[in-house]
Amino acid sequence: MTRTASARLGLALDRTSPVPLYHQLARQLEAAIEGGALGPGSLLGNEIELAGRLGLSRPTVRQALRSLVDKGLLVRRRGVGTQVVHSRVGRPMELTGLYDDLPAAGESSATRVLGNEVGPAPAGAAAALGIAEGAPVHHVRRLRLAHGEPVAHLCTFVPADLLALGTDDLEETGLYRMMRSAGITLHSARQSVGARAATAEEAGLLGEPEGAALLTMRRTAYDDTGRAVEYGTHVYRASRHSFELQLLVRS
Amino acid sequence: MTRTASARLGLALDRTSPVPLYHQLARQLEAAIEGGALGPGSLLGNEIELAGRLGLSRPTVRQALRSLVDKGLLVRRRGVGTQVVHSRVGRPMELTGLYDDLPAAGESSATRVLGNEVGPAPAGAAAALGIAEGAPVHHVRRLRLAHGEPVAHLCTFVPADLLALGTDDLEETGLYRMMRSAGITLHSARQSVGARAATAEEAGLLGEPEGAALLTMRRTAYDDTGRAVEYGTHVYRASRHSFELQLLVRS
DNA sequence: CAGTGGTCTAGACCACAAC
DNA sequence: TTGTGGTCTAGACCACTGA
Repeated sequence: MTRTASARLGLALDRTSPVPLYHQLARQLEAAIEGGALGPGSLLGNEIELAGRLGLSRPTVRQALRSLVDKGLLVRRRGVGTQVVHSRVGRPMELTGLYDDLPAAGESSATRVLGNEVGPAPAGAAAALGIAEGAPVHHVRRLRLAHGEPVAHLCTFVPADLLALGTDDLEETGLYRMMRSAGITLHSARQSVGARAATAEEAGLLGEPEGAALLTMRRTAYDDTGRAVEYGTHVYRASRHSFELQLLVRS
Repeated sequence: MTRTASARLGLALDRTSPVPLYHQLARQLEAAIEGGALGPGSLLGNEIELAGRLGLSRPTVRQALRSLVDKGLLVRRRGVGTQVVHSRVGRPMELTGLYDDLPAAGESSATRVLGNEVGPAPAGAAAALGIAEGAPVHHVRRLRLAHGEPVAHLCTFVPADLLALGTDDLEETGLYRMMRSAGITLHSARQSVGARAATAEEAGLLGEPEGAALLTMRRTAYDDTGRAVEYGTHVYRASRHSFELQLLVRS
């Protein structure tokens, strides 16, 4: 009888830790999968046995496995078992664009604030944000650089009463981190991705020839109370940037 | 004492039905939200009471609520309760692009097959599909029409041994439905969205001026065993099409 | 047939938010 | 302090898969 792959893993749980048991288990399994200890197609062994071996109840184990299934790392089939997904989709790949405001991992990335003032909301922004036209909003224009070259032009509107937006903070910290610090927890966002030719002004800002193809994105972000907290219209150099996304089919 | 919003709903469960109780409850709550019976911000009443009123256990109710939270319809907060999300994101909005192959809801949509033959896989398609270069693949070229006008040009590769692809079926049924009928269950897809200027050939096919901005998408789709089942490079008229997506922030 | 995940129950204790 | 959701347990029966 061959041992199931997970039996070799030396999973260890810390019941004194404040981090939930199902989350500890999920993270360890995820690390084992990403690290190759659990190769594609590996069978995990049934839930009952896994629970017994770890000293957990079956629902707790199921909660851990479910979170990994939701991430696309595992597949479960009745009568078969739980196995690591076969595809070589190496990385989960972060939600596209939503974190574009954060400084990228490398140090080769930077943000330059071109403009940052409070003024009356134009009609489009007011409609997206669900506020009155002309109500006060921050209007921020930023240029995203990578390796010293411009990559994107971001034009963002934020209701003025939400938080203060210092220009220095915007360049160093990023808008979303500032919102988080201000007690705003992002919940969802709606994006629309399109394309069009560069205007003369955009061409100059981004270092592209006039008429070059640009990727456009409009985004409205909401916090956990459903309030719209950001409306942005962004333009990316198509020659330097594309949006990567991974979709999971909901059963 | 005001009754919670959900108390007015007349939820009814059928224990003889094969559809799970948590799913019945989730669908009824979803319908109530979409239909306006549960307006934005409505409080649902606590889980214990809801379970008691419906004759369910608390975990079952939680399973139903969790699925709606995952869909972005509900928000739960400790010490506060479960409420309908405030935003007016009226519709969940289907996973963008993955179903682009299916005939759209309206009858104003159609697909014309420009080419459909089996041949050796070119390098790019072979790499994406994880098969040997030169292995036999279906190569399908299609034109998507809406309201009688071209919208997109789809170039798709499918391993030849997966299923048969009749040209008539492709025009009437759509590729994904054919796969489903062949016992292939789609699991995930990886997409890359970009932009570029139209070549002369593309311009002619799509009815755009040469050099017009086009949206591009490359997609690799996988089935539930992790096998790559489709690789496609698609081009959309940016003037007629954009990708809409809703993102949920994972806590 | 035996083994798997899918569903469901009836409790328990805890952390956090609001008053 | 009170009420909420968050976590966890220890069982049970069912539906489906594969041999």
